[in-house]
Amino acid sequence: MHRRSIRKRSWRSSAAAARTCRRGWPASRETVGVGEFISPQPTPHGGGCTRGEPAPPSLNPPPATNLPYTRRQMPDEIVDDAAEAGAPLAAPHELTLDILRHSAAHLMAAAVVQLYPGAQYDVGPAIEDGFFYNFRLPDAAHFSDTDLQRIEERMHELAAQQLPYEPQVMERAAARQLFESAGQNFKVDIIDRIDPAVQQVSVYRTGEFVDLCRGPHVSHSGLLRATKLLRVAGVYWRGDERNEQLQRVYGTAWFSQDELAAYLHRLEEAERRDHRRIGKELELFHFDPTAPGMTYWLPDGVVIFNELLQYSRAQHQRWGYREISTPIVNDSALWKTSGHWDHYRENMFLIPVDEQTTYGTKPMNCPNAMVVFNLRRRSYRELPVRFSDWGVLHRFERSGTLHGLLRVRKFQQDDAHIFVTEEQIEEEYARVFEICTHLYGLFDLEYSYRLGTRPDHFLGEATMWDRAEAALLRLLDRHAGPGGYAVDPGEGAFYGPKIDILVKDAIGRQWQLGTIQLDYQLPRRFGCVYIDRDGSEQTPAVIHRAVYGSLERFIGVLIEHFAGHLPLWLAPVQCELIPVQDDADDVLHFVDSVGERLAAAGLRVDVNRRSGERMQGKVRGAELRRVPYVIVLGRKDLERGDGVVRVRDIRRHQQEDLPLDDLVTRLAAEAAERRPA
RNA sequence: GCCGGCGUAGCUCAGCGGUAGAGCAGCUGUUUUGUAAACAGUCGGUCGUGGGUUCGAUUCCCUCCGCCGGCUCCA
Repeated sequence: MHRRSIRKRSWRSSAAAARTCRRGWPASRETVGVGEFISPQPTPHGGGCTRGEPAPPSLNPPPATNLPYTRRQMPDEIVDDAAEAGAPLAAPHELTLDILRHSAAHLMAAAVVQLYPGAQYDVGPAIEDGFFYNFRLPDAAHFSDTDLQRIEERMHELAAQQLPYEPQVMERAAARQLFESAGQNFKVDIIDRIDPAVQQVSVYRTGEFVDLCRGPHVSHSGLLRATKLLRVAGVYWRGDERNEQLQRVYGTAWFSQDELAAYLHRLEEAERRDHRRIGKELELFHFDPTAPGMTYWLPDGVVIFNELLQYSRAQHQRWGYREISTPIVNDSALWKTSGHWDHYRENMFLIPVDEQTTYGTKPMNCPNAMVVFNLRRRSYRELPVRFSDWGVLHRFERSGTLHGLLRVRKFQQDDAHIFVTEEQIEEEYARVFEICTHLYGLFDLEYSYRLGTRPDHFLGEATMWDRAEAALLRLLDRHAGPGGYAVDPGEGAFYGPKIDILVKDAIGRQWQLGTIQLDYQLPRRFGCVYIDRDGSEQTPAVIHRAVYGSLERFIGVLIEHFAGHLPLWLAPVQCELIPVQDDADDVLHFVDSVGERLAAAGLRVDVNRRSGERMQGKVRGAELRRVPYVIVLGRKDLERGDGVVRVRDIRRHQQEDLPLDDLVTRLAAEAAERRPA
């Protein structure tokens, strides 16, 4: 259900981490990434696969990104890349934003070292929309926002000096000595981690600042004229919580001030789509300090929630699922059987009942599905058995991780557990993919698949995993196309590999929605069996799957995707009627009668009879409330008596005159067909 | 949980060592309006919580709670 980042490479930002490169290529060519140094043919170009394109090491130019402003003709003065390991690189032909940003990271480190003598710098790659650098400050000091301003000012000064970026190839040992004598322990550590076969490394000098780096870079700092530092964060060294925390500074860099301004403007626009903001404005949901991460669904939000729920329920019934509803709390005995007690307890809300008994609030539905399956003997004839369960789940997520509807502690999944024979796995997966295609197709959502494979700590035998992973890869190749998905090594569930469906929020953060997981362990732990054709007992496999994922997260994503302008079938109020004369009984009657016509067609209608507010004000209010259709009716319409109304389509910014009958038919059809906005 | 930031009226925010202000919303009145804001008046806050410093704290310091951005985590 949750966003996962990549272990062991977590020096990247979460945004970068989420952009897992296809087939497991590292997602960034960082200054000093160990993996890159051992590459016999380092990428000749700063772009690498930072943006997530497939980018195996190669001398070919990497593919262009889809951002039109990513590339620029490279100025002549851009120097050739220094070659590590003595291998000359092809000269980059263009100055990319990645090169620019990586160079900005160097400049920032240079500024920090000047301003904070004794600061150590660790790694500082270009990332999507910017760059960062990690530091350790003397006396374990921390950066605050005012430090950011100082650093940024110094960067501007250094940029004005047009300091050259000078590459230098060094013997590895010499480089080690250089950094050791400078007290740059991180760099020494990085050199020590480089493949022993590599004998030469390159460094770049910018003024007095020197960094271990394979380049390439801008020719001089004067090109860094549009940079801005954004925020500071504490990050664990090498991404491991057990390590010390370093200070990371994030910044952004662009070719021009105009582009920088456009980027900042884009961030502001995204903020307007933020589901937390819209949810508050439209009174869809609420989070109370007494229940962090646990949604209060307000009346209009419940409409959205229930529409999604009802539709999915009805569809799942058609698709052969039987719905069950199971307890929200179970005795710890259940969680011990399932393995949650050992593997997930710290994420559960526990309820002590008496001295001997503790209940656990369910973080997942699966164990109870096992209980239901086991209620009687099962025959191979009835497989696949599909149990859907919309139960309320609670997970004790760490306080710093909550995020509106997108990361909550109480939620409902469109969950189901499918008991299958080994032979049925592929076909059943294909069916689930069809469901995904259908449900996501309703919203014009852009989504991607990701396969998580066997983690370090796993249950069962490796051969079984290999077989399961191979099957899932086949399915993904068929369903998403070869390469049309990402592979995240080691990111499977501990009981089986999984396929996740990922969608981005307003500012590009990636979230996991749906998940399709293959599980051999849980049915075994619960002793689930079916009687096979030959009379023998067999253990079924179980497919855990949720398509929306959680209703909460899905709605959060939808709100951002549509900026609050939901498809008609989900809109809490679908049509608002505004009387021009709100003190005239005959007009009000007329408006009411039109409202009844629409309501009779199954539409959610509001008649705005508030007196004291002018018609124009009501139109504005309806617009702000994202009511999809607004109809203003007055005495003229009543007296004309031709049944023609003028309807305002909020989402398309259009107005149209048409007969009421036609309007009713049209809106009812739009809602019934669940067309996206 | 960790790092940084924030918490002032229902909402969005200003203010600041001398016990608070705007716009919108709400309410009342006038207006009856033809497609994104009529006008006037008025109500409304023990400045998140607890403690400390001070003659005096919304303001400075600390604790806790919550929120925001990262990190970590995330079956």
